[in-house]
Amino acid sequence: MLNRVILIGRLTRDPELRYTPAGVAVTQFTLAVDRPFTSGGSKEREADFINIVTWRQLAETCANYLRKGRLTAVEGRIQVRNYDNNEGKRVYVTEVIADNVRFLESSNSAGNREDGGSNANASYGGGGSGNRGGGSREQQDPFIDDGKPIDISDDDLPF
Amino acid sequence: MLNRVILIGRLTRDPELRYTPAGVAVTQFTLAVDRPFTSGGSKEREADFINIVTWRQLAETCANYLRKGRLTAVEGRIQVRNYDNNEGKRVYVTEVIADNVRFLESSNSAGNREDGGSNANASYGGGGSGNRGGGSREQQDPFIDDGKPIDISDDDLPF
Amino acid sequence: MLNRVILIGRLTRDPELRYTPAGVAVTQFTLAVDRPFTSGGSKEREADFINIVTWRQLAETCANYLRKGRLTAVEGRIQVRNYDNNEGKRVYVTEVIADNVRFLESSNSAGNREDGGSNANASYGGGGSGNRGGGSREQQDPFIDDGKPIDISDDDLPF
Amino acid sequence: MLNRVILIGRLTRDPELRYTPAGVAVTQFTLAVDRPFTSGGSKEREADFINIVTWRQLAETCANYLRKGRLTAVEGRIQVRNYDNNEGKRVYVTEVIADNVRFLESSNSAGNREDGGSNANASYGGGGSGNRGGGSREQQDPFIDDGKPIDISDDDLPF
DNA sequence: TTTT
DNA sequence: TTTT
Repeated sequence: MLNRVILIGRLTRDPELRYTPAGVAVTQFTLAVDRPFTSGGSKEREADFINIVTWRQLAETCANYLRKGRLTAVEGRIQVRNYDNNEGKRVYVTEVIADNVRFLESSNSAGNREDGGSNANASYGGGGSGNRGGGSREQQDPFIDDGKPIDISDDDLPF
Repeated sequence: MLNRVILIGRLTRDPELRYTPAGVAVTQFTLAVDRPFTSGGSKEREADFINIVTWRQLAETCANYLRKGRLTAVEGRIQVRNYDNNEGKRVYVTEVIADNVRFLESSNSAGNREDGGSNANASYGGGGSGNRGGGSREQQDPFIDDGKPIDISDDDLPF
Repeated sequence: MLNRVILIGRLTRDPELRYTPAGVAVTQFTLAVDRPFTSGGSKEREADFINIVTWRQLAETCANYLRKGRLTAVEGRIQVRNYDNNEGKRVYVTEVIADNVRFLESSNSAGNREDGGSNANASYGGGGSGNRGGGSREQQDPFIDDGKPIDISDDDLPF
Repeated sequence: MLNRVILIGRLTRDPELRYTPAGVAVTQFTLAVDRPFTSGGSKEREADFINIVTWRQLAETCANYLRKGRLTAVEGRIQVRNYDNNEGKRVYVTEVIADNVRFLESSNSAGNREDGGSNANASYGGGGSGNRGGGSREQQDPFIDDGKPIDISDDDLPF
């Protein structure tokens, strides 16, 4: 009924842009989000690594402007999908389907640390089922990149 | 750096309360959250099933007052933990660690539909690592309920 | 750059639907949101009275289904506008422009307390610059409703 | 019942730190948050100027590290308070009481644009009823800073 | 498999 | 394994 997520973190690697057979752009990346505490007596602050999926125009903007290490804000919804793996076991995948992404560091920043948080608007890319593997209940793992376009029919895209 | 989730949905079953060896209360339940669209030509609206973890005082309040089917609002943060399963394969688990839970239907509601959204405050239970299986990086699956108290040391609790 | 609000509270009165001269529907209501604490030694829990504005299709759905007292979830953005009052003094008005409203109590609920949180979807009404005031406790209405259509040109509508 | 705000914007001026008669630190600042659209045919993107209030430890951290122009993320709740002005008219003030502030640009950034989004943690300052006004565009300050400590009794502090 |  |  209501499902809203807001994250600020850094990309663990460059985003990956792919296209569905129907030609719809999908970009995925992982955000490292530091936890608000240090646990277990360890000095090092831990992070959660959260998978983000964007669709369509927003996917292409993210692929163009985001890079590994960039500080980024993401707004979206949690999606849980599942698929049966090659051993016939059901696997659950949780992702954040982003509909708003804010670039908190501009292109010449992050890497060489020369800029301070300019901002490229990437809003309004629409939601998406986030599954690049088929129907929504039982799917292939979209994260296995086999080089082929991901197999998803237009019917699976919720927009 | 910032990690905030707000959900409204219904419990798929009664919450489960357990205790760590150190005596810390942990309650878990799953929220069914309807998606904002119908996909794939199917008429039936789909839902995401999202695992929620609460700790301490909030855990006990949830165990006392929440029941299967109840409409509930949850505020918290996304946490991703992993553990190696019995085949030595790394499994990733994503949960929402709740720090605020709102009961949108009171006790005599939901089941027999007699009330209108009264509200029991369950705020401020503190966060938690959400792992009931050991250290934070490599853990046992906390969702396997073996009847034994979950093995987590006090050091793993971030509060 | 990012502006997100999520509220759960009860309507202080029935929503008011009006139309701009260009025929765009605008609905306004006030949400009473209990504070998470009791202050000043007083036993009574205080509330914040927050003005909500909805536009277009969402405005009409809200006008049709929301009523005084209903428990409601609102998602939107904070907007601050200003105008000069009749004494030539600048007045600031803060509102939440909602783009998603969830009815947490169905029609036969709330008033007579007979139901438990059924849910009418009212998502996707778009944002808007909005106006008029609110109906909270001892609040004077900065935009007195004089029966005339509200004066806002199409240029003021951000969509 | 639930009241959550997340904002990303830039400070319109340096934050102002003051103390209640009881010695509690309060810091206020205004965040300029760009709207997600351009309205009225105007090319210039508009912004909302939103007053932020922080208390206690968080207030002091904000006063120490935030400066005019800095890109900042704020998490908190909307609070509406009112007072009678010198003409005996009731005035309503809406503020965001922050409980989490993230510095998205480090000290040597923003002004001279040399850094990229380092991050000083300022979490956990608690809520508060707050007061004073803001520093937005043409805004008169409802709580003129007369150099005297602000008059708020301990009873008004909700913690 | 992880970012600063 | 799922709720209404």
